[in-house]
Amino acid sequence: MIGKINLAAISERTGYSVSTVSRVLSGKAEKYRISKAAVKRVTAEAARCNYRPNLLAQSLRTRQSQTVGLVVPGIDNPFFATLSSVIMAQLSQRGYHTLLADSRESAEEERMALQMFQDRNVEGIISVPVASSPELHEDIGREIPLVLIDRYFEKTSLSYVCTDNYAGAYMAAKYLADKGYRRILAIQGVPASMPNRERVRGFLAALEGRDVYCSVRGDAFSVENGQREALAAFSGNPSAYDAIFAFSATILLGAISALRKLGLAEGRDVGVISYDNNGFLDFMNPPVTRVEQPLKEVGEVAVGALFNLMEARRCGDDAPAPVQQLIRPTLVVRESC
Amino acid sequence: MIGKINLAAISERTGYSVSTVSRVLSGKAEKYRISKAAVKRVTAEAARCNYRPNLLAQSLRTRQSQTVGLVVPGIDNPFFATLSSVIMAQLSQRGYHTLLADSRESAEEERMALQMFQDRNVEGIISVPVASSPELHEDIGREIPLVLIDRYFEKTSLSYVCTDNYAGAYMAAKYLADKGYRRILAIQGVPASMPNRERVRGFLAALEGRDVYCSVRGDAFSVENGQREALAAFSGNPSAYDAIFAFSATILLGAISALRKLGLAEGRDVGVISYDNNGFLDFMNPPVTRVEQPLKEVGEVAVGALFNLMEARRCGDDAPAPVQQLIRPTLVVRESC
DNA sequence: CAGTTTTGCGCAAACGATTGCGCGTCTAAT
DNA sequence: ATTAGACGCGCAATCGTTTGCGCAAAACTG
Repeated sequence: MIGKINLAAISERTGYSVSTVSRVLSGKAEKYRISKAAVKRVTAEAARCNYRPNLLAQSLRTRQSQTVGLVVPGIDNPFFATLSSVIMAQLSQRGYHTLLADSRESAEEERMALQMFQDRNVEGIISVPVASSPELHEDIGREIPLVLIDRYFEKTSLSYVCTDNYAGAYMAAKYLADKGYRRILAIQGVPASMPNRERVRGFLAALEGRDVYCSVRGDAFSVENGQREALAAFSGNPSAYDAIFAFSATILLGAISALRKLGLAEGRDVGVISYDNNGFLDFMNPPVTRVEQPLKEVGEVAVGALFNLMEARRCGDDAPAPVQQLIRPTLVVRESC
Repeated sequence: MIGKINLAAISERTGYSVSTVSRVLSGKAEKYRISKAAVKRVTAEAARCNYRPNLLAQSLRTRQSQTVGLVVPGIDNPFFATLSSVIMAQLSQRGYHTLLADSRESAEEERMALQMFQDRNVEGIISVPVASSPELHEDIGREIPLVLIDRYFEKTSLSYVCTDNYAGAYMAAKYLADKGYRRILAIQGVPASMPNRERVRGFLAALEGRDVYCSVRGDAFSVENGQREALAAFSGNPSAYDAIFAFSATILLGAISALRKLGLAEGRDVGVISYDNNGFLDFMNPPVTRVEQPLKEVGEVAVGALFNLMEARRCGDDAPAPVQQLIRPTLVVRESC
């Protein structure tokens, strides 16, 4: 602290003014016509005492913090962990740092995180929104470039990059039906959430007009929910359904544990298919057929979009049209149905 | 930006000076004997226009950033994701924000992250160290409170909170031997890393003097490594070993896939036991017996220790003795051996 | 040689907050 | 009535950078 070297220190040691030192060290020597001699002397001294600028002061002055804020609903969820990892890697590659916040699925915590981002002059924000209405995000988006990922709002002017949940669920349901399954139970997650609603739509649409009995139950992306619903569905009648479509890997695990408890074997007695990317699914017995979301692509497209917004902002251009993109997931066929 | 309200704005609107406004809004009204009237007028105006202080300016001036830096070797690894989650929750609860960096197991990236933390005046740092020597961490630890987690350096003055990898591996090996397994293959991770070395020590110590043939192979905490080593071990002779001890869940998965490829059933033909907390292990068939690390406790103790250091620093006390704690993991018995 | 341009650099004002010190006014004590 | 203390508040410096403007000396022009 006390001995921390700053521009003033270098200024003293070299005899040049703080201004000159600053200009040299921030690479503006040409622009301000600083002599070769000065440049040399200053850079030498800076290197000698290992000068590093105070980023807070720099940000305060320039209003550029080299930081973007990222808020997710649960970093301990492997899905968001992977997504965060991809995004942070992209940001880091572009010289940006990450302020990470975990909203824990709470709109209130999300609000606090977003405001904190504002108060720290982040240059951009990437958010997996939790709030049920877009107002806060839109307000902040007017001030700071902001891109939604994984979840989005309908009819919003905000940019978003999500996976096409309708298409994903459609693919899964169609696959089951084509395979000959005729009584399908879909166990869903949080009903109000956009991805979930889209999955329900896709699921139903795929089975529309086909001779398949189907049902959608459940209310959370959790193991417990999967377990509860599977238990409820099969305990009275072991052949109530011939297949389960789990809307997340956690739900799947719950369902499988329920099946086993009832003496039913997943894959053999009841076909199962799942959503999510978890590599563990390959090592289940049998390996689980699933809809995988292209997380890497989502992250990359989102960061790309964000930087476009930031670029425009820096140049004073008015914001480009929002990027609103749904990326198709892929069906990974294994042996569970 | 342009319309952002600051102390000056409130000062104008209320007629009080910036100083007074600042004192009122930062709760120092009493200390500076500001009149009730002024307090009321200022707080009202601040509330009316939703004033929020610029955290950069605040940090610059006070040298308190309400931020701690967290660096992990891979946020996409569920182990570190969970650990990060616990830590961030603890920090958030204490009113602190998190600057997260991912070193991707690279000492160079780790160095950059740590320096960046310094340059942003973080008040504390929690690090899962990647570097092979402690110098950098120790240098920074002299300036900023710093606690290591999960990995530590030998003979360091730094605080650390890790799990007792020796004890964990000892428990696992003893359990296998007690169960009657006599030819045990341990598939390790990165040999040089401290947790790995401790696990090897514990593993060997537990089998010392017992009539058990054992071997340690492998060199990475990856699926591929597990697969490669298991394949190499069993392909010549299907009964070369009767049990596998995987040093991580990823290694386990690789090993299992190799076994299956060779027509061997994990649990029945070859006992398996693993390290790691992944809940998926419960849903394998059979569920996998494993050594679980008390991540929650590690995170909590680490944050506690960090805040003690920070507290001392604030009060100008000299640093308290380093907390150097190894927390015992627990053996979670399932059916795979 | 006077006048213009270029060169090289420093002054000082920002960015938005915090805080030591001191100044005026009002009350109370002598 | 005078003085001391309490009271309420503002001035201005500070944290470490950046940057518009301008000034002096050197170089060039005619």
